[in-house]
Amino acid sequence: MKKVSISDIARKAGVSVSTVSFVMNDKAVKMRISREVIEKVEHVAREMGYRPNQLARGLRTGKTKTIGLIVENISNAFFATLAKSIEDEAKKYDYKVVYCSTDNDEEKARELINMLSQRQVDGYIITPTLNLSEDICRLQAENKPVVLIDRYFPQHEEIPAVLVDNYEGVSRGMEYLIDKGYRKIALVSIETEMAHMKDRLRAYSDVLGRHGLQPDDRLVKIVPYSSDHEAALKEVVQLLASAGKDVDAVFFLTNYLGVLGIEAIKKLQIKVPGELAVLCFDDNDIFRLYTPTISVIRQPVEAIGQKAVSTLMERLKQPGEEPYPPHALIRLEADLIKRESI
Amino acid sequence: MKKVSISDIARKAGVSVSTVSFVMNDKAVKMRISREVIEKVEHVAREMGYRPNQLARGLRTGKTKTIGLIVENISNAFFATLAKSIEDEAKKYDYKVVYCSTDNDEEKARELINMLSQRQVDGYIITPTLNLSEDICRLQAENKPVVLIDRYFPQHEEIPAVLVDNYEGVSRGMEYLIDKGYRKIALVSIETEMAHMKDRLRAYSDVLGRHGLQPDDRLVKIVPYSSDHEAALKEVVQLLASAGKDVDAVFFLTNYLGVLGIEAIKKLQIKVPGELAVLCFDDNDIFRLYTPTISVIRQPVEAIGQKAVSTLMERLKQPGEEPYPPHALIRLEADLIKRESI
DNA sequence: AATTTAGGCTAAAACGTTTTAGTTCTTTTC
DNA sequence: GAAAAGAACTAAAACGTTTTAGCCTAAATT
Repeated sequence: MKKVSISDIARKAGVSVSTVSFVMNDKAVKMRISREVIEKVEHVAREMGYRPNQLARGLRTGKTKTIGLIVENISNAFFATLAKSIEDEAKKYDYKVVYCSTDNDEEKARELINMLSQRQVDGYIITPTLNLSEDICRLQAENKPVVLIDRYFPQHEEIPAVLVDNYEGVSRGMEYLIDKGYRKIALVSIETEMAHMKDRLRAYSDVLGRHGLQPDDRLVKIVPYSSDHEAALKEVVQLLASAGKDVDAVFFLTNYLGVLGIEAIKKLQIKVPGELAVLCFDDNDIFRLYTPTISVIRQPVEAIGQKAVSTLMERLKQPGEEPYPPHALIRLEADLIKRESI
Repeated sequence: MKKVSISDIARKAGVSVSTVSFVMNDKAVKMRISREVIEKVEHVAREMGYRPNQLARGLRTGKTKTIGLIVENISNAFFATLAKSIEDEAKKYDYKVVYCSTDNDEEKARELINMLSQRQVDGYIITPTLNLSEDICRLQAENKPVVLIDRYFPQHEEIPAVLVDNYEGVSRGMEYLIDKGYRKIALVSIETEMAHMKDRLRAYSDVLGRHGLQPDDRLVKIVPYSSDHEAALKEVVQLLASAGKDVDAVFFLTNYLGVLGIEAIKKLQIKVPGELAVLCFDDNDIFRLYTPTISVIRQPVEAIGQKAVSTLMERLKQPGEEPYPPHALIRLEADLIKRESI
């Protein structure tokens, strides 16, 4: 059984292809198609189960009503939630989302952009990797709007980005730890050159400094990105081995690192918060349910997704070469969720 | 800056559109295009940054090299992992994946199928909702292959499905609990008419029966699908309130329910496994890290994804109306992961 | 009565590819 | 020396839409 096309309907209804098209696109009235013909066509179309071919439509109109979403890894809770919120929000504008994961690989990211561009998506929401700014600028030059999420390029203020206020979030967490009397605060971050993580790191140092505390290199662990689970775990275990003595608190800078941290703490049988206070950037079911429950700086994931979509939609509506607003960076506030771990 | 098309290249290289097409599709040799022209065209194409328009290509060839993936909810860990494994596997065959979530809503699922069909995906991998079999059969009739995952339609053996052996998995879990001496085993499931959950329930009863134990209705809690977090939690709390007396073990039939269960156990301060043994169908970071660690029946998520893709690819290769193999149901074995909770 | 306007439709081009069937030379073959 | 074969390309149709420009008839206006 073959798909039915607009001309099948035209033939069966005894009208022209154009007429059918007008009816299907609610332009029948404007095009002065008579009531009878409209009804006839609608009836035949329903009867034959007609569904317009979006490829053809997209080819003709240049619009696919699709946005390309590139995240780091769709199987990560943070990105999965973000993706869902973007999918839901896009639906409200009658847009479909095509997702893919970069696995934080620059080359793969480039390939994905290519692939989405070949598929003629109307716009992009991208969690960028390093060195992707050129490719992204090229998209903008082709008049395909892009909104970055979670990360951004500080040297490219013209590329809009929606993200949590990383500096402010970590600052708030640090202030809280210090306020509670902790002084030997360890930090676990992930190796990356990207600005959002640098902002988090900078906040850590700045707050320490502001309180007259010296950042101590031995308290800062940067886990290599490519290390496997076991290796990464080992690093964290090593850092926390002296908990209670040289370390009295630890701040994990991502969701993934926090989970790793819990594993290490469990392994070392560290008492939390007795021997070690724990704080993590990014929430996760596990932090809510672990014993003790883990305090977190929570990103407004849904809000990020929504804002990213609405920003993109605005750009998509812009008829021609309207000038982009210069203040393209949107930072949303993070919440400090106080739980038992500190 | 406009996109460059095949005819831009043709013009610039001083050849015909067909020649360019042949070169771009590696048919140049077969079509006896001279070495010089091939090089010329390739050079111009590279220089102009040509990227074939997949809409046009798809329209012409009828193949989009895209598969549509419909899951229940992409933000759920199980589906997110499954989606990632499908994406990765599809990539090996040079196929792209378009995902969407049904939220377990029949109507939404239908809409999604429609949308994917309009976008001319070549095949589908679907986590079906209830009453979707007709729509799926329609796809098959249109010669669009479908593979179900996680769930299936028992009355439609002709629709291929890849899923864990639910009956066997739950049986294995139950045997383990009974073997360990537990007799008052509670069950928490989610309300649904779908066969995969019925299989799990049936295994529970059958194993009890096989050991001369009477299934006790008061020990079985079926959480309504639509209930919110709080309401669902309340239900589980109520069931487990008598832990240590009327209940000595509990088997959660899904990932989500297990997480809910942990929350209830935490709230009630039940000692696990002292007062209550706990087992869950489906693994999750949380089960590995909670104290005590929770034993699970683990689904082979990656294998399901891979098998689903390879099954689909086989159908996609089939030239015409080859008869479908009748044994379309593929059940993969689940593992019992023994941890501290039992 | 001649022109305009309106009503109700349709023809055909265009979007960017792929692919079939040629076309035009040149070289072999008998 | 005519026919066949080969080499190197190209023209044009087709995929399924949307949309512009028009056609034809009937009614309204001058």
